[in-house]
Amino acid sequence: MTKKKIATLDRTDLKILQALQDDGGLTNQQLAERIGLSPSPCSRRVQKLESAGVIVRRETVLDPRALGLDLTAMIQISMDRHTPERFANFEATVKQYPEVQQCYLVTGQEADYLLKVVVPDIDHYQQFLLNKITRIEGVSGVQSSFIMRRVIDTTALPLDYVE
Amino acid sequence: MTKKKIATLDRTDLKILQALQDDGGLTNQQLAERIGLSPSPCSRRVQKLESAGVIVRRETVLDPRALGLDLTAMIQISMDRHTPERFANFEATVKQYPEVQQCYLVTGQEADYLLKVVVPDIDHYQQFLLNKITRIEGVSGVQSSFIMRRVIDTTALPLDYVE
DNA sequence: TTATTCGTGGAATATTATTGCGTGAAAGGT
DNA sequence: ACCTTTCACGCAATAATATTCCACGAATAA
Repeated sequence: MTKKKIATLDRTDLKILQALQDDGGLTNQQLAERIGLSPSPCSRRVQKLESAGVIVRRETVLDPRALGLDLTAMIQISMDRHTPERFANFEATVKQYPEVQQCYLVTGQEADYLLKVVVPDIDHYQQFLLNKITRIEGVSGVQSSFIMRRVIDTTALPLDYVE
Repeated sequence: MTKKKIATLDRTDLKILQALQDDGGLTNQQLAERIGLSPSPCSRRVQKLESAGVIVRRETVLDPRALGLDLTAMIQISMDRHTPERFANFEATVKQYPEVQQCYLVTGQEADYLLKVVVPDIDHYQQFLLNKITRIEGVSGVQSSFIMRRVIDTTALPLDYVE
């Protein structure tokens, strides 16, 4: 197993990435001006970063409250048996549920999976748990926490460590 | 306390939002074609959704592995005293740390805060915990889980519930 | 020193976004 | 039932933006 290749990034690339993380809605011209480069090489660098896989995708972030989605829960889920089939089935099932924003397989004795789930209210949450999560084969433990305040909520990575 | 106003969205708006959630990199023309509308009203609708606050922002998502950020941890943090000052101080401190992608104040007896933290490796994680988290006044309990696999990782909301 | 490579900026071109305007459908008032 | 108002649409014109082409200069290697 080879280690994932890390693209070579110079200071300009990092400035581009930082700027795009700060504001994903920047036009190429704005970006170029912000990092002190003319538009053409800036555009070329962004394209290179995209095809190199450093830039994975663009996302449009919506306001859950504006859409009446007022409850976000973090769920810890533990499985009874740690077989590949159990895990594969759980993951395939959960992928079908649009309420699930995040599903991570994690270390730790408390839980096997951590989920982040968005629903309109606690009634829908109850239905989601009962009809969808607890019905999945192998789910033995479920513990919920509800988000009261989002102090930090971003997809930005710490670029200070890079290079 | 009034309830947050929910914008009136017709089927076309929802199709736009869904398409933009699926692919935040769509041009207006592509978006228009995809939802069966000509570019001009499509652009106008998107602008309206932005100024109404339904569309909050655009994000550029980077690949942590391409940047050598190979460890992502979910941390449960509990506080010794639940005073507003403790919380305010904790939140203000944590906001200064670029490693923290998410910080939520949550319900539940297990923890007060849930954090998602990105670092290069476990050595840096240890340093982050020791030098930054455990030094914050009032932090009494810290429990870490490390992400082994990202099954689902998106900011997309479930639009099926809307309307 | 000379040759090669590489990224840059400016100009030209291509693509995309936005605005103005006329039209028709639906809703509200009389 | 009629008229009026409102609203969103599409097309066309315009504006803005992105991308490609090309020549230049700096850095590196021979």
